[in-house]
Amino acid sequence: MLRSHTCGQLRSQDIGKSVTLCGWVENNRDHGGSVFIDLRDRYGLTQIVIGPPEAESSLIDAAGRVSSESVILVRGKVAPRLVGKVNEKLQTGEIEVRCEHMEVLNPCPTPPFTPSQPELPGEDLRLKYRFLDLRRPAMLQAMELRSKIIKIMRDYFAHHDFIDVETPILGRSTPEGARDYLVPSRVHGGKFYALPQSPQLYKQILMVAGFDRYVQVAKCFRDEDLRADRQPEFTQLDMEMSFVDQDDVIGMIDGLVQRTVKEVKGMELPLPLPRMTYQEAMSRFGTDAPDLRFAMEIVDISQIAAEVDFRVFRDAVDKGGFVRGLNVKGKASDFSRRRIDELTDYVKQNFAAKGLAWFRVEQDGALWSPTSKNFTDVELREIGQAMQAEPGDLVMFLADSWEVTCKGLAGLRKRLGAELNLYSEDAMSYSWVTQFPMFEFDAEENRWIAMHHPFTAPLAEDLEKLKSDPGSCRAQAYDLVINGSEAGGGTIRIHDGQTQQQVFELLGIDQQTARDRFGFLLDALKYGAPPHGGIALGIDRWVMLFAGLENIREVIAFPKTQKASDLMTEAPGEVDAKQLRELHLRAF
RNA sequence: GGCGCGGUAGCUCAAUUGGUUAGAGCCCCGGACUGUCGAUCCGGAGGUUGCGGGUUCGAGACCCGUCCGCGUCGCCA
Repeated sequence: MLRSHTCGQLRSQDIGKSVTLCGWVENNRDHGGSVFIDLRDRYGLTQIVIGPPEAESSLIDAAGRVSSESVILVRGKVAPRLVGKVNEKLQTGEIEVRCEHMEVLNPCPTPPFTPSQPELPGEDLRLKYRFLDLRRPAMLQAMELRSKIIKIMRDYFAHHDFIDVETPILGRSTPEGARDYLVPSRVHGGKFYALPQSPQLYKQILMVAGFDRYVQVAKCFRDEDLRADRQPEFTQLDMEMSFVDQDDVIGMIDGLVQRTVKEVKGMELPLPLPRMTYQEAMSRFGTDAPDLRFAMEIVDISQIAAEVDFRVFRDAVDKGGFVRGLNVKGKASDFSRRRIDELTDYVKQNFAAKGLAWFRVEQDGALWSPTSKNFTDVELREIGQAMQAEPGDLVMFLADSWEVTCKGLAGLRKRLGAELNLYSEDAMSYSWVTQFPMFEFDAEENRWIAMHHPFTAPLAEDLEKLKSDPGSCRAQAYDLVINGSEAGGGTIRIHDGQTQQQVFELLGIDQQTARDRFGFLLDALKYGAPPHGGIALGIDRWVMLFAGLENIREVIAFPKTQKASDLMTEAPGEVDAKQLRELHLRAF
């Protein structure tokens, strides 16, 4: 080891010791007679003093010229700081190292930015020079938290007898689901591997193999457009269990959430975590991932709306739609017409809503808005009552299809929750959403598609509806929701070939295609498949949420941009014509 | 693919209604200084305003196109 201690290690009890430290020059304060260098490494910051009597003037000169972010080695004695010169901000602030010898291990030219500069550089620069960005304490802390959370997960599952099994990265493309990243085969001209969207099929096979409890920290790949909380390449904690039902899997994860909250936040989380059905989540919050850090639930006033003269409301209900709204408690005075217009544009542009109806609740409790003349006093009173409106409230409504009211109100609720600070910054909420629909109807393709994946088992009581009424068939599927984010999702799987065949049929996957693509799974299900189910947790999102961050790139060492490129390595890049030829490919 | 925001010195930002030589702080360079810790003081350097075209007497600003970054909708079993 070049060093005897780290830069975060020395304390007053070390005074008098001869030490050798290595690190990066964070700052260099040259006073002519003596020089102060803040030496930084992963563990902290130690002040080095280069001055008489230990240091000769040539050393002092040299120290004054060392540039920021150079890597240096210093030898010297630990000394107490002068009276009144203790730096309370540093853990090593009671001491300093009086330098007797210094070596510049690697000088650094002026970097595009320094880790300690007060203004955060633009994200493109941070990504291009990620090695500088990762020196920032905030990035280091995020990566340390990530490491800690993964360790908690591994320990937890190891403790519960799970076997960690690695599954292939080069697999085969499956129909349905996200767009695959493809890898051309050199040996098999014109054929392709696909990178896994998840290890779904392999883990089911492991259950058939009798492994009983499987776990893996698995890299997954989906070639879809990015978001603040979505990367094309991400990491799941993937697990699967045999001879279990939904409650067993949820219970296992409940325990993990509790343990993580305890170790990361130091808080006791009471179990079980709250659960609600998909239907309930959509009614109350308009989304399958409700943020429970604040209330402001959706209220359905369709029954009242059906009777009013106001055509916007009545027509919506007549056409089979809904009138649903939110009560923004006590915030009417915060909302100018201009700000309400902004919200109106927001729901129109993003969720195809036709408009936003709103009322202020006056001091006498009456509802007022430019459109209130279209309502009778009785109707307004009924609406106010339904919304539990009190003076000072602002109530707003969407009159539209179920889907539009859900999406629009969920969007409004999310936006207003953040803008109005309806929850404290460190608040966390954890809950389960269960009983997702098995299928969604894809109007464009005019067919049913699996809401989760085609191996999801229906609720036992809905089994008979598979054929008769697929739209109302519910799945044994469950999502873990943290702060309004999907933090994990799983299902109990189909474990008999016959049901699997039925589901494939409904999805328009004919026997030939099913054999072709999933033959191995159908075989496996035939040769003694135990009932099984599991879940996958989004590790990146867990870390993001537990760190209180709003961007997934902040918890990934080398993330990709919105266009899925890596600004540091400049991937994706071009390849030689020879490589293409070997792969039987031509670039357009 | 749609909508929106942004791109000006190495970095973070400013630049009035389209109007003089595009400014500031930090960084950097030179000098001074025996205790700083966002050191201080003096002096200095530093610009293809992302790129291409257009409008105009005149464009950092306006128009068209394009590239890049971010947010969001679609998409994400």
